[in-house]
Amino acid sequence: MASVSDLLTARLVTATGVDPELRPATKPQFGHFQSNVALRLAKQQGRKPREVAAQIVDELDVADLCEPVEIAGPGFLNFRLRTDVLASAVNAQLADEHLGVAQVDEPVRVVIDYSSPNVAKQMHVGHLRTTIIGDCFTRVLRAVGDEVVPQNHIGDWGRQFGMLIEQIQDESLDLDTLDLAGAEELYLRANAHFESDADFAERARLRVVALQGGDETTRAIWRRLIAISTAGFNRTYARLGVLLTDADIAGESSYNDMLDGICDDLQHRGIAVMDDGALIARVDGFDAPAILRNSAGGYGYDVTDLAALRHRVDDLGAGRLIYVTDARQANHFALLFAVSRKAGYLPSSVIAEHIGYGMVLGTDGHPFKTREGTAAHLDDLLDAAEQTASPEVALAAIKYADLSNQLQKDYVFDPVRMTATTGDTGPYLQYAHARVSQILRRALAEQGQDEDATGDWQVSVLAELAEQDLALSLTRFGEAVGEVAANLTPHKLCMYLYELAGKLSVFYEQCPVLKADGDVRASRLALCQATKDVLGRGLTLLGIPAPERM
RNA sequence: GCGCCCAUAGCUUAAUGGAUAGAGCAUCUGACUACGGAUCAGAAGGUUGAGGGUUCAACUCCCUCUGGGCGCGCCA
Repeated sequence: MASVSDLLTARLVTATGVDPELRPATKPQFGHFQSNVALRLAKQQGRKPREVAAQIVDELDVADLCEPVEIAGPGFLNFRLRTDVLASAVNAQLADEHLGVAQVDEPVRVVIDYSSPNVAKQMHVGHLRTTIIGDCFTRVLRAVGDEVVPQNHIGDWGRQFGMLIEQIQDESLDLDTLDLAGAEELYLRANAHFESDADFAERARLRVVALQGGDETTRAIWRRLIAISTAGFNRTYARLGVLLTDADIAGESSYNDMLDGICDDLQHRGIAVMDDGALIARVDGFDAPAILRNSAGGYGYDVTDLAALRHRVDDLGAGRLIYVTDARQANHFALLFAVSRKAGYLPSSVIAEHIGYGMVLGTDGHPFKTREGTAAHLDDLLDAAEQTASPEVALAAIKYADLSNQLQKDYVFDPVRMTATTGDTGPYLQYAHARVSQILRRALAEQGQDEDATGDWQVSVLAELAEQDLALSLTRFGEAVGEVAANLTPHKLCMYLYELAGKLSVFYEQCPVLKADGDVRASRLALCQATKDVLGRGLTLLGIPAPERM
């Protein structure tokens, strides 16, 4: 469905011939929308801005949408929607399964790389943001009609498996009794053993060779370690309420067979060259090269990521690639994309974006660590938040805190602040949703209907300013979601929902719903229904549960 | 040394080159015995790190600094 601002924009384009850059009004007295198009045109045409504005108003036909257009200040055009237009916009939104979120004309297949924990280690604080943010992107892009393929690039390959497997053999460990926490302890023992026992270290090295060579006994143990680990990851995913499943797992090991081919290809085409015994690829503008194969003949993450990229473009058919990792890897991904462009692996038709987020800090302002100085387990963070709130509320608190500011900034993991029920927090939004749900529940009960039903009320009266503000805010949901889909900025959706919840509170305060009669009552119930739907959908897009009662 | 990110009210933060830089927390004042007070209204709090420049218009773009964080060839 076309939004009112789309309609208005179209009319302005007709009148002016250029994009009017219609924006929400910055202040209530400026109406609902504003445009500075007259200022820009005046500059180009060497005329007075207000004169240009007056001409635009003359040529503009929007009487069916707006109150008379006002020219203000240096030449701004201010638009105020007619209340009947606002009312039908909300009604259309209520009837729309997408709640006013515009669907893309041509769906893009988007591959999103996120979460990526390491086998035989529990998920820790370093996986919190990538998992939450990536999952939000998956939800939002699906909401606008794109086809999302999540890719969980788990760390299931590397030298650590040599010592892990040797340690299992040494201890005659029964893998049936091992869980992920146990595997992590095993890892610590294996590491200590590796450091202190040269003989063990040598056996571990041989075991790596056996693993790479495809030795069946070794591979079998390796697969068991992966299975144990993914079971552990899935428990954490369930707790976090993220969408990732085993079907999304594409670990580092899955690209092994491609690595030789990529090295040969790039070397033959002169994109990669031997340097000090290593195979490297240099790209203009980068000081350091990508190292495809080290001087010992081993493969590193540069070439693994190249392989993953090719797979995503060629096999998965991606039109857009999104990598969600911490900001420190910005350089790595810039280089990866540059090499891929140069090699032709990444055609210009495919968008590639690295979304780098800031660090999670402790309340001391330093990177979040346990007392022992190790990375805190994700489950411990969840436990900490659940000490001050129920699981659903704690989850809202954590996710909202993570998503509500600019992603590249660091933020402090402070359970007390996050779980606050007042102010700009996840729990406050849940509360607003629960409160408006209660009104609808009672209205349905009074009508003798099942409380899970959806009322068929229509917005017909918007006499009060609080009603108009709420209605206007509701109609902006689509653009808020669209902006997140385009720019990958979840905090815009957070801001929008917080503003909507604020409008609801004012409405709730000033406009009795259940005590009203006739059309006014039905109209207010329709506003409540739309607000509940939008808040609920918006929270869902953030990955936050929206309970009807708290 | 080179490169990237950050700096806005006491604290946490928003702002697509546009009107008086917008919120929340904390502080102060007030409202309604409440369709859920997890509320609402109001006050106070800013030379947007500093200095130049571009522009009709700069928190936003460019340059130079300062302070903080993070990266810089065979780990990921």
